[in-house]
Amino acid sequence: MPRRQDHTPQELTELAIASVQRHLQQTAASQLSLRKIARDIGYSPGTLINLFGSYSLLLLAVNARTLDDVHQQLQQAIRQSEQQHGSPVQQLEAAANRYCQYASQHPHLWRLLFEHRLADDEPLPTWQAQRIDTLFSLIESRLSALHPAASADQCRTAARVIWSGVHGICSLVLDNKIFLNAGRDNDHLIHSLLSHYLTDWCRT
Amino acid sequence: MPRRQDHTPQELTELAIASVQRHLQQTAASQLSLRKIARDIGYSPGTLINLFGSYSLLLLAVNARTLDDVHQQLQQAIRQSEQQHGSPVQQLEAAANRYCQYASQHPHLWRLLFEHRLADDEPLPTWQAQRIDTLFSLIESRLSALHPAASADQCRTAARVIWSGVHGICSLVLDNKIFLNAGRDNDHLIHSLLSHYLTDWCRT
DNA sequence: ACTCCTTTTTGAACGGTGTTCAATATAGCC
DNA sequence: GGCTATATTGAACACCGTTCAAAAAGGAGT
Repeated sequence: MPRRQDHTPQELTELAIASVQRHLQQTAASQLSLRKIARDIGYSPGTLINLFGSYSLLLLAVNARTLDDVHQQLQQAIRQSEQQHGSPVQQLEAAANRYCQYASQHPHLWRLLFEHRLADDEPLPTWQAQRIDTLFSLIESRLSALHPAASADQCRTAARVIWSGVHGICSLVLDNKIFLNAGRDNDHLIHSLLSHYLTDWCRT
Repeated sequence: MPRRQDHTPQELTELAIASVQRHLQQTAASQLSLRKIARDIGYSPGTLINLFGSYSLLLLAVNARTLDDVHQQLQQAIRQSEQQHGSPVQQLEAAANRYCQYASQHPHLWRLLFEHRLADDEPLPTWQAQRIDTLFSLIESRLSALHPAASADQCRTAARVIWSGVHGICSLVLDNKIFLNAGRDNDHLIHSLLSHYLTDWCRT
């Protein structure tokens, strides 16, 4: 029960988050528990609780990391497509494909991002909302480049429509609730969504 | 511990499912438990377990009902639009709006439908897969009516793209992860998705 | 009517969960 | 070197899903 200084609070935070991420590479979040994490990093459950506040807040911290990772992935995909002189549509498609790739490579992390909820009031902390907004503006900027005549509000709407669609495709394919029994469903569906939607959207 | 014949197994099944549905009108599934349901209907947890097999299978039975309800809602929305001489696009939009309406009126039931998973192997019983397929064919039929030249495979793909999009919009709006701070987000986004996508899709 | 068997139902037990909190042993300060 | 503040903990609490032996009632056969 003594004060140990094996790790600073920050190190401990990293340790815990890393442990969750490690577990979620192989097992679903429903199999995870605060006690297992504590056992894994060699501390007691209580220590994690007064570091994060609750198990739920620990998971929220993991989600923040995941969102950062996703943002970085999208940014990278867009930049790569840019360097290969891809059109804005191609850049968007690259981002969308990367998003689905991340989801299928880290299904448990990705699901935690959307299935984890705080209390019933669900006020979603502002720093997390900020992250989501930044992610959307990545898409909006490509839409604006694609169709300069579109207003900022039109881009906002289109970005949300498109990304909801991409997200929906990832969700349903990942859960096997779509049944196309063709390989590489993701890319095919995403291409259809983006090309048809954007072709007509540009006529506005 | 005697054999009671207060209810037949079927009645008991209905009782349990109704209890879950009642709870999910107000509380999230995470707040629910087998013991609470048992207490609610006046039986022991064990009785429910050897009726359904496990808590998870009880929830699956609830999901089957939810899928049936959703199917019925969509069918009704399409029929209503038909009777008002709505175009296939309008029928699809009516179905999509009804879908989102159901989701926002029964958020906990709806989330359970997508967040509940069986064991890790996830083989999703065939009778449940059948239900999903029937639901998709509702959409495919409208697409075929809209664009008779399209092949069955093109309709299959389009139906899945569209419905993934609708589903994604519902998910993100429901979780407040989309931030459009305009009222009635759902309908606006859905209209954008359907009109832009379908306009170009018909040119195929 | 009385047995005997089958079947339904249960309470208790097991190992797990997140969370609380008094007790505690150390690190840092005077 | 002693004092205090604090990080850390183990034990306790109230839950959870699941298992299973025990028990009681229904039905069948005589």
